[in-house]
Amino acid sequence: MASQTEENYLKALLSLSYNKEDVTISELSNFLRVRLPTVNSMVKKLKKQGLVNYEKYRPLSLTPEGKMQAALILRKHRLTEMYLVEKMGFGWEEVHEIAEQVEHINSSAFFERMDEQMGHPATDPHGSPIPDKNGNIALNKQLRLSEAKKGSHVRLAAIVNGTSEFLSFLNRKELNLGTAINVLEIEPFDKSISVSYANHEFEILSHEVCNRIYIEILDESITGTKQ
Amino acid sequence: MASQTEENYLKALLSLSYNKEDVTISELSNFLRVRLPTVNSMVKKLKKQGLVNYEKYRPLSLTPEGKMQAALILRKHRLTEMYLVEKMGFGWEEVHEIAEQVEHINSSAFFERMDEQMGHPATDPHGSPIPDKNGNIALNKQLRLSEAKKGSHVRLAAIVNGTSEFLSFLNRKELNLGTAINVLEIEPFDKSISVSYANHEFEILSHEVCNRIYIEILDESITGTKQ
DNA sequence: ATATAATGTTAGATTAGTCTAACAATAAGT
DNA sequence: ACTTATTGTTAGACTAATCTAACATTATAT
Repeated sequence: MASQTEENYLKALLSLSYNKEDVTISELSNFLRVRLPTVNSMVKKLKKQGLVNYEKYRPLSLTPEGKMQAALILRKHRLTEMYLVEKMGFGWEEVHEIAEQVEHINSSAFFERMDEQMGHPATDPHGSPIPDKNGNIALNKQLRLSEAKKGSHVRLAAIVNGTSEFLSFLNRKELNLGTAINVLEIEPFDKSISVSYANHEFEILSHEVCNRIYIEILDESITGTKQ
Repeated sequence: MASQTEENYLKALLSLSYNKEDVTISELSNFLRVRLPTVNSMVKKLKKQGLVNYEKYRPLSLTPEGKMQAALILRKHRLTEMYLVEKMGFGWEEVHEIAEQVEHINSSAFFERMDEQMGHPATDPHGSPIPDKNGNIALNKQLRLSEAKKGSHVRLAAIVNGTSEFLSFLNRKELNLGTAINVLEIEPFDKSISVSYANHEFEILSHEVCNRIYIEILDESITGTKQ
C-alpha cells in the first residue's frame, strides 16, 4: 500500500488533472507546498510503482491504476466529510482538516460502514461527487453561478475550493446546498450579481463568490425577461 | 506534538507500567516488536522532551507529563472503540485495529463530539476505563473470574488483553460485558471452573480464560454453601 | 534568434525511525 | 566469587521524505 505521503501526491495529481490531462511538476510542488526536487524524486518513485506516466522534462499524468488509487482515497475523504456532517453534527466548514487525516485510515470496513449508515450518499457536504468503490467519479456540475443568466432560477448545487473561510461566509449569508436562488440583475462593471433566495430578498454577490458556486438551472427565466 | 511513533512508545509505556513503576527497555522492545537499539535511542529522545525518566542502564518510567500525554492517547483510543461499537455497529472484537489508527488523529473536536454523542461513557467496549480529559484514569476492576469463590454470583465487568480471537471466543460462548454468572464448581486439578449464565445452563471455562476476565461480585454465595 | 525567465534535474545534506554487529554492564546460577 | 546469560549501549548503515545549491533544459519575449 502507498504511504500517506504517496497517497497525498496521488490525490493532488487527481485534483490537478481534473479536466486537463497533464500536470507539471511545479504545479504539484505549488499545490503540495513542497520543493521541486522533492516532487521530482517522489514522481520518479511513483513512476517506478506504475502509478504515474512520466519522462524527464515532460509533464506527468496518472496511470489508470494511479487514478483508481487516487479516486479511492478521494472516496474515503468525501465519505468522511459527509459522515462528520450527517452523523456527528459538524458544519461543512469544519470537516476538511479532519477528513484529511481520516482518509488515510486503512480499513475498508470502517468506510463501508459509514457509507451504509448514510444510505450511500452521492455527494459530500459541499456537493462534490463521492467516487464509487471502483474509483469511478461522476461528472461534477459544470455551470457556475457566475455564468447564470439574468432572470434565471437556479439551485446551489456545489462549492468548489471551499476553504473554511468561504464556507463560513456562505453560512453567514444562509446560502446552503440546495438553496433556490433568483438571479435578479447582473452588474456588467464588476460582474457582481444581485439575487434573492429564501428569506433574503436582496443580496449582492461578487464575481469571486459566484465563480466558486456551482448551480443547477431550475428555470431559465421567471421574470418574463426571457433570454 | 509527539509523532505517531512517539505516541505509540508513550502508550506502550503506560500500558507496561500499569501497577508497576518501572519498565525495562527490553520489555518495551518486546511489546512494540522493535529492536533494542531502536528503543534505546527513542527513549533518549523522549527523555530530552521531558516525557520519560531515564538513566543509562536503569529502568525507565513516564514523567507526569508523559503519563498525561499517554493517558490522553488512551482516551482517544477507547472513545473510538466505544464509538465504533455503539454508533457504527462493529463487534467488540473488530475495533482495536481501527482505533489503533484513529487514536492518532489530531482534532480534539472530533473526539469530544464522539464523547458527547455517547453521553460520556465511563468504559470502552471491553470494560476498560476511558481516561478523562485531564488524563486521570479510574482504577480498573481488580478481581478476576479465576479468583471467584465457588457458589458466588458475579458479573462480567471487563476483559484484559482482549485479542480479537479471545473476544470471538467469548462471542461464541455468548459471554458479554454485564453477563451475570454463577460459579458452580472449581476443579482443583486444572483450575477450570464450571458456570451457568443466561441461557447457558452449564459451561466449563479454562483457567486461561478465567484469568482474562474481570468481574464484579453480585453475591458471595447463592447456593447456600456459604463460605 | 537570441537573451532571459521559468521550469526541471542532480548532487548532497538532514531528520526520523528503523536495522545489524560489536561491545559493555548488570543479573543469575552454581 | 566467578562464569555465563541477559540486558543495554554504541557505532554505523539504510529508507523515506524533506531541504538547498548548482546546473540543465525548455519556454517566452522582444
